[in-house]
Amino acid sequence: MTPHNKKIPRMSIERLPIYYRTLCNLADNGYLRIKSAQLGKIIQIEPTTIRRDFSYFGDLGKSGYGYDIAHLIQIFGEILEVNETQGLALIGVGNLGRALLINNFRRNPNLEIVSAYDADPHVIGETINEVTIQSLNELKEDSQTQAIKGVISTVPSHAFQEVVDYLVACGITSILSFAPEPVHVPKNVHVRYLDLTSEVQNLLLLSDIAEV
Amino acid sequence: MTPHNKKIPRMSIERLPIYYRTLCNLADNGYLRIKSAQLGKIIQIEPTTIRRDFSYFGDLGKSGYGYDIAHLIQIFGEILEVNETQGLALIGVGNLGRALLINNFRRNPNLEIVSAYDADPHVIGETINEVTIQSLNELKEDSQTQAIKGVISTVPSHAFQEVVDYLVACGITSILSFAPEPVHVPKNVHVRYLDLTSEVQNLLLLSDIAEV
DNA sequence: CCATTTTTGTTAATTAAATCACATTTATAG
DNA sequence: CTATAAATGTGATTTAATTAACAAAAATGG
Repeated sequence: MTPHNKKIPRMSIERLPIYYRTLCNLADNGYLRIKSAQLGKIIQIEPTTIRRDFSYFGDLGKSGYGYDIAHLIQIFGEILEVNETQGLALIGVGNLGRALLINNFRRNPNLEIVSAYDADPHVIGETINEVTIQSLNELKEDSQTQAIKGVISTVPSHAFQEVVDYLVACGITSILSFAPEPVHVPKNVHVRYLDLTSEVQNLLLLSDIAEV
Repeated sequence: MTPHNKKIPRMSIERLPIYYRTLCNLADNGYLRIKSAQLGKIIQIEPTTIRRDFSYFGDLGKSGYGYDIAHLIQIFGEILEVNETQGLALIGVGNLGRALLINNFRRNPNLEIVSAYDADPHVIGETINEVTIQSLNELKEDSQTQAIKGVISTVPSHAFQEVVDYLVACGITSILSFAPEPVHVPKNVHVRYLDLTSEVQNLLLLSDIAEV
């Protein structure tokens, strides 16, 4: 009955944002409770996987009843730290960076791009969505005066390692890169890659191969 | 020595685009051969994983020698169908859609957004990067006259299921969605989700949890 | 208050992926 | 041509994730 003390599997953690978002939607629509079977239908995850995932975070459900949505939101929200704004820096304000900045996680009140940087003097000084684009070397100081929890980079591959080295020197430990080439970082620094081209190629590939 | 006839693991297929891109880079820089250990260093994948992955596609290497880069490119390129242009349709030309269209996979000559659609009358008729934005109901006809291998959707969650139903009716079988809510589709249709918010949340989350 | 139904949480079983370990093959140097 | 070194390809093992199966717990309905 006590919460697990086993290591929480990576995949269970990866699913937390989906759970959280879906539960918030349900709450917004007036739902108060949910059972794993219903939730599974909605997000297309096996109920058993959901129950196991939830169990890592405590004894959250009641037999014959299900889960209290508000309670789950409370617990998962704490883990995701939705109550403190997570400041993000954007590096590279080209087309994609611009789109990200204009959008700025509007749907997610706790994620916010608080500063943006680019190498191109033409865009430095421009203000988008209340954020003024700066030269990258301002980041060091910025990261001391304001909390920057992570960096989103649209910097192209050839310049990325250099930028990352600088980020590491600034004390940044979380980086999301839209450039696919892997970079070398110390063990305490986490880089996540989001490779649009591979995603599309895999989409087409898996469709092709699926019929075999 | 004959190529495997076992089912190729999903993860091995997912890595093909990375292999392909990296090998092309190496070839561009004049390299002719590579061993799994070197390649592993570059893309940060265990050599053993690379060798096993490669083995699914034939007997591609030579003991004591390594792999012939041109040969690998040839084989993987065929699987990825890099020689035929893969036409894509973009649905939803907001900020993100616009960025994707402006970029249009310039680095990847075989991926190309060939048509774009939106519901907003203000953007219909506008031309970006030689693609004129149309009303979504034009897609049915377009998909008959030109090959559309897949769809990229930036349509928001609340409208997405409806759009997907229409796409399915048009015969589309591959969809990449930037909206996270899962939709229901027939088994032969593949939807891949790319959830930016979850990616960022997981980035921060995994950093937080890693120290434990 | 008891019997029945529902639904959880978890042990056990399964499936899938990654890695180890090494026999085999090929290249290379003498 | 032979011996040595290098590197592959793959059975065997390990690790991780998912799913099945079910006992225990709580709710519901008479």
